[in-house]
Amino acid sequence: MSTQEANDVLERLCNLQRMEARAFGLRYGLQPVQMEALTYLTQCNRYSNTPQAVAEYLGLTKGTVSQSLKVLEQKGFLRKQADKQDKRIVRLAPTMKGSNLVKKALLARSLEPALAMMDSMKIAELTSMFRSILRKMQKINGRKAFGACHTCRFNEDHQKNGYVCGLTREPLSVQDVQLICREHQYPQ
Amino acid sequence: MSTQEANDVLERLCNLQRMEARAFGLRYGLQPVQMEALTYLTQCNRYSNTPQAVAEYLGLTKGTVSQSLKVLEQKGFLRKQADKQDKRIVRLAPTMKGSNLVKKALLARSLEPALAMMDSMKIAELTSMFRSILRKMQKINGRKAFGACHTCRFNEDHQKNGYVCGLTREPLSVQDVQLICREHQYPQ
DNA sequence: TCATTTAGTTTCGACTCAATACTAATTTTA
DNA sequence: TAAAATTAGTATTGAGTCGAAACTAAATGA
Repeated sequence: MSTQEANDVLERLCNLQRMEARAFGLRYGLQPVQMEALTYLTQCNRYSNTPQAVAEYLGLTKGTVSQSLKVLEQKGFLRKQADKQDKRIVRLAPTMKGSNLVKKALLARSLEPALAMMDSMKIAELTSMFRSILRKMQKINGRKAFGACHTCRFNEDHQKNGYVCGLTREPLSVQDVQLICREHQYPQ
Repeated sequence: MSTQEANDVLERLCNLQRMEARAFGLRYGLQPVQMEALTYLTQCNRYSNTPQAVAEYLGLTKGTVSQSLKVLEQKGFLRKQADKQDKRIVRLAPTMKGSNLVKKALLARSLEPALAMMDSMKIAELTSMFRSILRKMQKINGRKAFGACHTCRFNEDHQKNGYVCGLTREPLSVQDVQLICREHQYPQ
């Protein structure tokens, strides 16, 4: 039974990632969940940098996340700012200190270095398989995908004129379409 | 930058797994870490069914794990038994109730169903890539591998005479070599 | 205009976790 | 072979996570 095998290996990989993340965060006085939130905030786009989005991404309640964010702010890893249009909304942005920490953490977790040692063809293949699995999982359990815009069915490539989000009709830059969006949906 | 992409997708997949596991456990009055310990115990071999091994597998201290195991025993999901040879060692075995719960949880986490929808060739490829990544990560961070015997460099295939563990020199059955071992090391 | 919804915070009780100190069995070594 | 060191596991404690519920404030809507 091959799926059992794949399942086990993947589970072990996730465990290792969690272990390394825990060990790393501890050295900098951060809890695993705080590292995860901070990592997400360095990768998400401007529609997705709110406490609510973090809560959805991590699968926690907003009350719980609110506390973690408070700690991150107090320790100077991120800044909160009220939205100009809608004053209920809080925008979250990692500070320099915050983004630097995330960069270091990525290396420490040793998945990135391990991937760097692999053939780039293989990685592309792996990524596309991951996407296919995520798409299926999403269909089965109905959770949000939280993928990058350039893999989203709402993203429109207007060639020389850049990109446009089909949901908000806003133009997106080359950098924008690499970021994670909470409204993300895979094509098909 | 392709490794970044693969990294993000894998991270999201791990997050989803954790979310589903949390939601499932909650319905049965179990914490995520307790589900993980119980899952491990349904998959590990007879060298690896101790509190210490569980702690190593999950990357937690033995004191912490001791408490989780106490809860699992009290709720009737596993049985403890002192080892015959070495009376310090406690052997852990899931009860019927325990293994049934794990089976249900695997389905609920929706990775297994998603994998089942994939081409079996693809899954085999995916599995081998995962192993290659795990091997590299292990080399980088020096953690134990916790793989199944049949992928272990100590496992000897004696053809018609079955298998033998090169570490303990004990014979292993066809079922045995599918189980996770704490002494596991990938070849090469 | 008043009710409802939405975004976020605060508080509280149950629980996890690491650190520490402990017991008991085994192994080492002197 | 007796004392010391090591190993497996448990108990306790304090810091911190988590979800639930109650809350505030802003936006929506009927």
